[in-house]
Amino acid sequence: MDYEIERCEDNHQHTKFVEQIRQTMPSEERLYDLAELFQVFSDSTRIKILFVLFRSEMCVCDIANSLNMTQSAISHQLRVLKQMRLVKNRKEGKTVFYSLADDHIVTILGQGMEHILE
Amino acid sequence: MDYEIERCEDNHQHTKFVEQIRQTMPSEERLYDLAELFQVFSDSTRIKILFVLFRSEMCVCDIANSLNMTQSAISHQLRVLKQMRLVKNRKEGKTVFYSLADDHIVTILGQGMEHILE
DNA sequence: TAAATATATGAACAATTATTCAAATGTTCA
DNA sequence: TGAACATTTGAATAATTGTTCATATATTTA
Repeated sequence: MDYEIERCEDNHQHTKFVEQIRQTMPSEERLYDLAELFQVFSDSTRIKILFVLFRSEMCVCDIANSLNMTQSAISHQLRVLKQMRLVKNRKEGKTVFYSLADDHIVTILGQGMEHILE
Repeated sequence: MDYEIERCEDNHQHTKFVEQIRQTMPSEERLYDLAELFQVFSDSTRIKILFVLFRSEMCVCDIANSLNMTQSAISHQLRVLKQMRLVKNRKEGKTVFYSLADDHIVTILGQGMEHILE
């Protein structure tokens, strides 16, 4: 991934900032991880699941019922949420209860909601 | 989009919560908007652009230089960012300067960063 | 006006992704 | 053990998306 650099004229802020920016920018890997995290929030089914779990831990089947979706679709999405450590689960017999993993989730969704309501 | 509802047994929290959840859940439209907002954060090029703009307003060409990407790719992404009101711009001659639209962006990216660093 | 520069846009392609369907795994209980 | 239930998983499909390339629109200046 090596792109051609087209240089713009020096009356822009180019020379001032470009070097600084390259130094303070988080690493490619972190930027990628960050994008991957937000990707998880970028699907309304997953957001619904998170909203459901705001209220209480819940089993897959009840989440599916609440959202009027198939249990398979929910299970697939819970897997994604779990991989990104947004939810955790505990097993009780045949039932698996999912719950929110931490507080960043509430903050992030809250800030997002504020933004779209402005 | 009408799915079959498979009911699970009553020993689950089903009957207690499903109705409440359906009432307190934000509307389909808002959930969709929210997902669409996070979608914008879900690409590392766009995140890079936002990080660049943390420091200062900047023209398209300089952003492209900073990120070693083509002006066209950046312009396409700036359009997406603008549509979601994450950046604003002002024109000065042939040059267009972009800057962050508000503070939610910093908070959201900050919380996201905290989450992945844990 | 013509040439040069900065940005925007449309079409096309490759890559990614959400859901469905079918089947597998694991658990309870008769 | 076998039937019923809760969940997970894999493959397939349709839809979405980021970048490139070519071109268009402004704007400045010679």
